Amino acid sequence: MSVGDRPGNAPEDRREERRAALREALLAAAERTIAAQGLAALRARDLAREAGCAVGAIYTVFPDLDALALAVNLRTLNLFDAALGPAERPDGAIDGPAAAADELVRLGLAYLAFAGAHPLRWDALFRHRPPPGQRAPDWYVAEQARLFSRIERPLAALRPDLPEPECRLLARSLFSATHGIVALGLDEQRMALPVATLRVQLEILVRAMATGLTAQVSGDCRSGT
Amino acid sequence: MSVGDRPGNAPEDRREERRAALREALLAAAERTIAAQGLAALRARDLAREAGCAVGAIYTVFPDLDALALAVNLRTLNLFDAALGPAERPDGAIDGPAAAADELVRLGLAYLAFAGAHPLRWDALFRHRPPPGQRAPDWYVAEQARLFSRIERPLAALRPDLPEPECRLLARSLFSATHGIVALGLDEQRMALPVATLRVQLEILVRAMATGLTAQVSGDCRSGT
DNA sequence: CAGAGTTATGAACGATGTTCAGTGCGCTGC
DNA sequence: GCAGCGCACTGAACATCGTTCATAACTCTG
Repeated sequence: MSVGDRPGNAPEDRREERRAALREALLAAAERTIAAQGLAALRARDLAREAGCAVGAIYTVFPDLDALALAVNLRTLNLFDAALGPAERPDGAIDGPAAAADELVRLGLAYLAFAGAHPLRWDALFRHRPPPGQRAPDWYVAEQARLFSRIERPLAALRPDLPEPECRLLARSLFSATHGIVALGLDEQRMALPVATLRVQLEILVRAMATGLTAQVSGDCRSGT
Repeated sequence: MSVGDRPGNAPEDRREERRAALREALLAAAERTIAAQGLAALRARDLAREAGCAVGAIYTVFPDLDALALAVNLRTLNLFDAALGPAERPDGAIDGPAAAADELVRLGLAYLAFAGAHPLRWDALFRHRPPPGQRAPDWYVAEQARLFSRIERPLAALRPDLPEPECRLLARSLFSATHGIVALGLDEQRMALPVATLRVQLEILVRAMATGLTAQVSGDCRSGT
């Protein structure tokens, strides 16, 4: 149990190791807290007690509690990404508009299922606001973009006529619409719908959007501003 | 300028008058603060200073700051209701599916316009959470229901086959989807789309939903579960 | 093993919402 | 008109936050 029993472990490595262990302990404690009591329950003193360190130690591995919440949110995003299954379907590309619509519905239902299974964690994803003037880190928006690309693939199959920028934009809007249905539908203070009811609503509307979008392909959209 | 110059003014009336004046001053100050700096800037001490009273006086007319925020939110809802124009169109009922879709698009664009014109006020509507375990007041959900009924009318015209409960439910989900597009689209931390771009996206998707919903009227929805 | 350098500690600071004993004011009865 | 009473307002005080920093404890070097 001596300090330097492993050869090649420079002192600075061991320091980094301790830092990483503390970081992990804090992250785990924060994750438990958010999952069990929500983002608002994330308090420095409780966190330090749970992680077995002093309050000041938190600020040696995270600039502030916002960064810690952001780190938890990244884990939530990864969790959701895993819940969606492998990015590429084994059978390759999506063959037709019907399959594309089915895939969009599948993604929407998976989103709803995840939000229903981890309500507080998922709530933290959108409730958390960085301090004013501060931008979200690059790795965070990159992770977001990775998830959006899951929508872009079936959408491109649904609307092969769309140029790529428009497709990316529409994919994001499609996500936003789905998010709205899930977020307000699960919101206890606003709609508080049962998940089963919400599933039906979500499928109805996502399928309606898919159908309606294919109908617009013939360029009959008379709303050209 | 004597105290009791108006006959019939009982002392308890004057007390109530003073309370109402204080309430109004606080509400106005809170409204200014939220409109200019957002819900997070609502602080008891600043509020008292702006309204010209002591901090403790706030708690003689509002149970807590949450109630004050809720009162501001009610005003915002009323403001939005007014921005939507008269509830009943002068020409009476909506005649066909095309007019119904147009009305849904109009409502969605009005929602976006309002959110864009009063971003912080509108943000406060959804960011504000009552303390856990506390339900939203009845007058608040009633005001919400009044707004939802604006969607139910064109939706009923679009889908006359739907029973009233399903129509109410679908109207709420339609609102949720629209809200998602607007909320995430305007969110500086997530999408931060220009309002003009967002207008196009919103119209595309609302029209798609309207088209898709009419297509589902023939009962070909193969996802009956 | 002594000393230098680094890291963790937790009391302290400033800001927050909320409370409450004290104060001042207005109304009431003479 | 005035004494006395009761209520409402005051603002200092309290509890609880996030965050900081002087100090203690510890680790590695020579």
